[in-house]
Amino acid sequence: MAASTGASTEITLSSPSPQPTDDTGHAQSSSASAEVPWQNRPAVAVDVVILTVREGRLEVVLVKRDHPPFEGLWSIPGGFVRYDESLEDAAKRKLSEVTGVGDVYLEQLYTFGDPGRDPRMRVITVVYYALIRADQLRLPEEPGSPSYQFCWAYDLPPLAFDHEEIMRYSLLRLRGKLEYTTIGFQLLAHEFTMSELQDVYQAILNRTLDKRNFRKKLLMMRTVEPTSHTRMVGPHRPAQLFRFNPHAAQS
Amino acid sequence: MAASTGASTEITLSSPSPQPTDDTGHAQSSSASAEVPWQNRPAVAVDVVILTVREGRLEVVLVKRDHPPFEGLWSIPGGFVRYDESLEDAAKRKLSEVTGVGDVYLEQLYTFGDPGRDPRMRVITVVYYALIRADQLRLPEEPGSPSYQFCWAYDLPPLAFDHEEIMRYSLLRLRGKLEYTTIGFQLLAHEFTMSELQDVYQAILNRTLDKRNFRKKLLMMRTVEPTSHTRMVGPHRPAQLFRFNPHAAQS
DNA sequence: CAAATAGTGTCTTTTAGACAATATCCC
DNA sequence: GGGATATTGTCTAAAAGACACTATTTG
Repeated sequence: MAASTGASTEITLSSPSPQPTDDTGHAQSSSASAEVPWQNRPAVAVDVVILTVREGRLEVVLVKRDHPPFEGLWSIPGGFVRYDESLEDAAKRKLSEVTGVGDVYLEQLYTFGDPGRDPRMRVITVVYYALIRADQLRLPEEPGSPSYQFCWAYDLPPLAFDHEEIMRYSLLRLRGKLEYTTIGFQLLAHEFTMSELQDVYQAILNRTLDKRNFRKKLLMMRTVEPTSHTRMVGPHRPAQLFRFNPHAAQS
Repeated sequence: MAASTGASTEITLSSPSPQPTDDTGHAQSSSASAEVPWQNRPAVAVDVVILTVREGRLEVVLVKRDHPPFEGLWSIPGGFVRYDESLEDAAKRKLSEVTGVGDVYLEQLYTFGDPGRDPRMRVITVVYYALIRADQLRLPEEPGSPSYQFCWAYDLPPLAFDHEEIMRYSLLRLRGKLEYTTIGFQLLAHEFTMSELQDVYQAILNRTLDKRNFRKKLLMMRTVEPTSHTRMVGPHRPAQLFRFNPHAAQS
């Protein structure tokens, strides 16, 4: 409760960098106000909702809690933000710990910070979500490491903390972005068949789509373009391969 | 740099709430990991982008910085989050300080936290934006209080910190939400004329709209419905008053 | 030729957008 | 009647959605 010991800034209430008093009266910009709470600051974490499409289903990586609170429940992987690390870097670090992959689609979702969301202390968590191709993703399985698991995003077990709310919001955002961005291509290789693309969309939206309308729309929007390759997988007609066209008009 | 003085939590590395070690190995959920950085935690702030429509223009409330860094530049109002206060409550508190109004539309926008965005220390700021009717909004003008000012959102002066980026993103989000939500009604009284509504849309989008198509769309979507009232303001035909219909389908 | 998936076209409905004349009020 | 703003309808183009059959390959 006592005043803190300064730390690595040069906050003073007089020159050379006078700070306006805050908190009761009128404050200036957040990045500038004083009465800096050097102790009793909330902790800042990132959580990363790692999503992939496997076997036609949208799945999320969860980690089992092996201690209280919420021991035994599943939760979204996360960790604290280091002092000198950007939020996105913290999310990438966490992502890399869990998946071994660093260079994937990663987007900030929302920041959850209600007091009491963690019963032990105040934790403000900046949630990111990541999209990774299933073939790039392998979860740690060493003994002693936490147990990770894929779960179908549309039938989740009870989750720890406010992580059910986080998942609801993640899926809402992902479905929304699917309609007016090209986010879906993050879950496919460079070349893909129309069926594979449609499977990704169907997995995310959790409903079937009409094959003809789906192809028509993506081709007319110039979002995808055919390559000169085809692919044979099974005793049936081979499939044309397509690639994403990054210069297409977005909706 | 010295350790802080404990504060109001009960974090230990052993029972009764053992924490998993984090940071190098595999972490559990963010809301649970240890190596709690009791000192050197980033500060957490909220900034509030306060928007209104005045005289047909979308305007934002800015505050002038009267000390370094960025002394003399304008900035978005903000302040630190208290330990026991939700992020939204912190934003409401700041909003109330600046405007005297508490019960308005407020939505979380994005969290900005790059190290170095504030040259003095690590500040992670959760940005909210608020929509307030101009007639509800009066800025403090007492001597000694910071100087606040309305600025046209589409012709801003140079801003402090990363606040120009924050403004760009705010306007992008607001324009986006205008199309698929009823957010625009936050800037009008309970009853309003079509011209008033169109003015709000035009101010936010910063372009003119066709009167006939605008009316047609909002009436067909059942977003607005006529009341039995009219309003006379000038030597010309009186205007029908409409109200927002909260049960309309949200395209 | 059977099985399996790939590929294709039409019609209807809805939505978006361009466009100009009349209505109602006060003075 | 003049000035000012409110109100209204048609036509076209684009997009969304329902719907069923043919094509190509292997074994």
